[in-house]
Amino acid sequence: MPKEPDFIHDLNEQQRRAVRHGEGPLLIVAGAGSGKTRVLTYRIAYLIHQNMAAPNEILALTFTNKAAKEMQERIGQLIGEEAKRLWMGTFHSVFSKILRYEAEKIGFNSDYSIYDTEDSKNAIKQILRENNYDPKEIKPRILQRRISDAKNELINPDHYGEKFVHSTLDDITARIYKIYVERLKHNNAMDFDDLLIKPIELFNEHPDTLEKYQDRFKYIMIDEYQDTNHAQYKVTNMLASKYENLCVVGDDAQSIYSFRGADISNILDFKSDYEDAVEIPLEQNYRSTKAILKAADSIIKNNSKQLDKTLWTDNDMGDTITVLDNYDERDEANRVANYIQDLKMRKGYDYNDFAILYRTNYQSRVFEETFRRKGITYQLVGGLSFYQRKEIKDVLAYLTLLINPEDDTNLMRIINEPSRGIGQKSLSDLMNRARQTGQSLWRILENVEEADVYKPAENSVKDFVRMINSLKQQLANGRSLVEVTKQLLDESGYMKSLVEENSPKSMTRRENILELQNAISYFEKNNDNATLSSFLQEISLITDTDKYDEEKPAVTMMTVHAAKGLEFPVVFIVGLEEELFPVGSRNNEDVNIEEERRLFYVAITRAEQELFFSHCRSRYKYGEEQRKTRSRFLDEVSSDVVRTETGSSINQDKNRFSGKKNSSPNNGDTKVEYDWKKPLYDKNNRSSHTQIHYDNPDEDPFQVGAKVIHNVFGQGKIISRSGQGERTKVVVFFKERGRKTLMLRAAKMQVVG
DNA sequence: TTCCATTACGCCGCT
DNA sequence: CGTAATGGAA
Repeated sequence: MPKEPDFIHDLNEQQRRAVRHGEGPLLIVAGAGSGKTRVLTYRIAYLIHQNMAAPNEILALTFTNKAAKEMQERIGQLIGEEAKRLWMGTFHSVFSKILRYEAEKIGFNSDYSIYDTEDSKNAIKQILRENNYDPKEIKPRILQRRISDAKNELINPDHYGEKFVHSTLDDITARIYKIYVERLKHNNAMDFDDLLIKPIELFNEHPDTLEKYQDRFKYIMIDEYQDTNHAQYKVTNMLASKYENLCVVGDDAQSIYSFRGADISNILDFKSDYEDAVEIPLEQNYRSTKAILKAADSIIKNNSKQLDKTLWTDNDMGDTITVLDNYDERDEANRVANYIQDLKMRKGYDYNDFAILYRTNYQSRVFEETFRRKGITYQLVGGLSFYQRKEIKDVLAYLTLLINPEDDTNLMRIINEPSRGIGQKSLSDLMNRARQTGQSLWRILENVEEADVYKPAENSVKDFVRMINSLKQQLANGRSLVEVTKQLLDESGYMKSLVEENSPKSMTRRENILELQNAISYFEKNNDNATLSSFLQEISLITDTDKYDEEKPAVTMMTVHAAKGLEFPVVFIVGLEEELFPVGSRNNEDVNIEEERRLFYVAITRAEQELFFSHCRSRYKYGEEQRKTRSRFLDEVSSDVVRTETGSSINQDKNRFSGKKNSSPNNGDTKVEYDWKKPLYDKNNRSSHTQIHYDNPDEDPFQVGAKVIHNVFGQGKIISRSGQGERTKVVVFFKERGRKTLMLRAAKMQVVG
């Protein structure tokens, strides 16, 4: 065996043990900021250096593509060029590559489409319509959720019915699930879940293929193991079962993805799954001050089950955590902005040293507005991602059609986009014919004259088919992807219709399309055998955090989920209010409070030097002002590391949430009925939610609180109003029909009493 | 068939 | 408040 590499001495004792561990299962329980990425990186480099494995015999599964790329670069610095041959990436991207090689074995074509949430929702909606269900009553979103959960638990459509006590919804789900799976296969398409479960099917049906990959991946490493779901567990378990050289790294305290099926017991049970597993804890934190770590610890102690470990640090005590008590979200954004500018000036921080972390994406809006006004540069990570935008999805749907004509869902998306006279009626005629004959929609279009549809539509279809075929021809002739895309934008009339619209919105869309073209040509330049298929596959799996640029001189704004694995010198955790962080329950489902607490723990441990907690006394929701109570987490945090802005200790009521549950259906959110306190921000900047003025308020009886009777909806009460004059809208809560929004000038309704 | 106005509804997180 | 979906008129 070669002499140990010098880099082994860059590590502490526990880290070194993990890196040196050779064959056999290994569990690394890595506390926040304990250098786990470093351990993974070094361990891979070490295995190669010691000739225990060739680079292409190592599979490393990370949580983001960016993490994989960075790790690969680091390993490259340690061992050189051959690091390129490592198999690294997210579960989804690695297995989608494997599926591309093996697609035929499970009845797919290697140019299969990848459906995102929106695509599969569209497919489900279409199936509902075809089976005479009303998508308004049976919500595609709900079904998709159930189907996705079933897939991740590896329950196939045939078994779905058995597993549950029968309710109507269970029966419908079972039925739609079955059709959905068939439809995706028919469309040569896979959804995100399929990328994980199809490999399992493949390996079950083809033991020889399984063995091929078992032999290829002699060593397997999985990062963020606490956030793997059952399917991910299963597929890696299969791959590792021959050599059992499986190394998993994780922290049960940071498990925050149960909503997509992540199963914390994967990490908790690792030692019973692999009896000779070695467990190594990484307990020294290199990231945060003592104060920050103490805050984190005091929070997580409130959770019940945890793997045994004690996080400690050699770092300084650091400053106490400041709690910002704000009037509302504008006040909050202003105050945070002021602190950023102040810290930047006084302590020499740069903009990219700051992060603003929130529970929900919509909270970014106020911060964006405020920061733009104050000239603070920021980068927003997440929200509606670039590749989810309508115009981008449209162009990609066109491109997908060129290589996967079986894909009815993508075809449906763009066949009349921009409108070319193929309307609802003609489309459903064509679709019905496709279903009856078992052919793809594209096949029907190619022979549209046999379909007997409305003549003008038939001609449009012929033009459409001609256009797509000519683009396919271009592609086959080896023209570059950018060229073909340009031609497509031109010939489809897509660009033209955007130009004609000439609105601010259409301008942005044109810019986005331009950016997509740049992305395509960048891809072509940087990949030797860039195909349309590989491009589409890659971009459909790009994540929000993949685009986060730590060098960019800008304040980062993102959700706590997106911040996982990242670190910042100064962190603001905002919106620390009940029903927001921890989140409020949705349609009476229980909130997993322990997971919310872990999420808060993740947020705290992103901070290196300084940390701020921020909450608002009131907040706008659906255009209505809500009173907010401070998050219970602020009562749980160790009182000696938090201070108010004036430096006094915060009033904590540790018993506030213990014992009895609040029985109010709307706990935490109450409507504001009076001005609570003057806002601290500049009144001149107060642009929205001002009072509406009427010329003759006395003549307008439709005020908030008024009881009304409506011709159709019956009795109700006005709970809010918005807009002015002709555009005045009111929200009315009707006794029998619930909440409705009505145009005052059109509503057939009178004030009573 | 298309376009525009009105109404519904969400705001939990992500591949 | 914002956007998506729907439904009626040109």
